[in-house]
Amino acid sequence: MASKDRIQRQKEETRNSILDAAYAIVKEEGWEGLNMRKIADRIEYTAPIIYEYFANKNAILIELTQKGYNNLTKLIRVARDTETDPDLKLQAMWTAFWDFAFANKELYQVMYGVEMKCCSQTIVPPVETPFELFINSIADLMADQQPTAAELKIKYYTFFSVIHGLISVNMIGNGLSDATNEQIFKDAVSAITKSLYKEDVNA
Amino acid sequence: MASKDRIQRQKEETRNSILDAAYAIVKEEGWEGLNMRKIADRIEYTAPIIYEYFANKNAILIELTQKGYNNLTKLIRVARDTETDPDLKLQAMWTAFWDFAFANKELYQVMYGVEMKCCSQTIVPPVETPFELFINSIADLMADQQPTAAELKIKYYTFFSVIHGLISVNMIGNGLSDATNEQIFKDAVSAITKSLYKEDVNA
DNA sequence: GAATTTTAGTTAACAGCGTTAGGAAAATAA
DNA sequence: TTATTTTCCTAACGCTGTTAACTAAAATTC
Repeated sequence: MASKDRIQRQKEETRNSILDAAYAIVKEEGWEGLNMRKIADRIEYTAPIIYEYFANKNAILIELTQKGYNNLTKLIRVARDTETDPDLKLQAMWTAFWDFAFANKELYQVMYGVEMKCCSQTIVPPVETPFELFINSIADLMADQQPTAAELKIKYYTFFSVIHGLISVNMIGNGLSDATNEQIFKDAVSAITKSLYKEDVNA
Repeated sequence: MASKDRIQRQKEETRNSILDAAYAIVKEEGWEGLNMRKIADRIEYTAPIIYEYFANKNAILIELTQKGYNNLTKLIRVARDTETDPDLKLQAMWTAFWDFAFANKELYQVMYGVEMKCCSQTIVPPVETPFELFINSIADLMADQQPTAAELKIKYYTFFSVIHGLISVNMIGNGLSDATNEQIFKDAVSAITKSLYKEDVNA
């Protein structure tokens, strides 16, 4: 029966509409406003049918973050390919990361927040491709120094921590203007990037 | 009746025991394991009486974080007073901050997490004394440059972001050894501190 | 085409949450 | 002793996530 295909497609559609509805609610009312009955309302079903598509509420969150990782990875990849100079490349990549965080605030919070310790299981990034992309670019930039894998990881981790810290504090609000925050971010990225291939004069 | 005093003291005691019980549960089971009935169980009462001491669950969280801020402030102040050199002073202060975060992981998460956006109202630090302490120390270190209040705020904010970022990522786990993470932290603090009073050679 | 099975979707319910209302028992006051 | 206040509990409400039981329609089989 070829109708199997159509049914399969329909199922896929419903699945997606659940995810869309969930994220729409989160965007409108924040994570605490999200519940199964509200999702059901939006897709014009009742709550129990959601469980035919997802094991539980948390599974929806996980899939949402997976999509988030995929989108983010794409954006970073694009940013990488718009520049040729390794330094500018890395800066563009982090800028893409930064932009994503604020364009998808709620998603970023679940993806990278310390937060999830308190209201749902820790969600482990399924595909660590942003990680790989950054690691590769950092390796390029440090080619002269022949860094080991461990050294690269440390560099990435430090880099990430700084950016993540800036984003976190920015989201909570620090009383500084948007322009100032942008400037701080750019300065930080530029400074760390340079530190990767220039010798440390303070060492 | 002088028994008024005793009763007052008893009330205070019960109040404290509620806070203690709450934090004990959080330490044992995490934030998601905390609920009113469990607190009541520990203090050997039933849930409704908690509402004679706190308006609601969130009020308990807020008071817990306030205590957290007070403790943290004390620790930072002590750290500051153990060093005389302004550079070392600032480094000791951030180290105290760092140590507090890991000694009181759960508390730190509510105090500074991006997190709380998703499971309870944002908790605004009531007393920003850590902020003031740091601002003052930074001002000392930058005395030569006569920084404006806005500049100081930017420095503090950048500083805090980096440390908070390192802590956050550390709590989630980054696959590096504790010793490595410690080293990264120390390097970062030392580097930023130096950047406050040494001219930027890369500028 | 009729009988049967499978599927899709519903309603009702459970257990656990924060929180509130109302009442029983105990302590205090008269 | 009686009246009043205080202390504390039980019961319940409305909200969660989730499951069970059922119905009606659709698909399949004979």
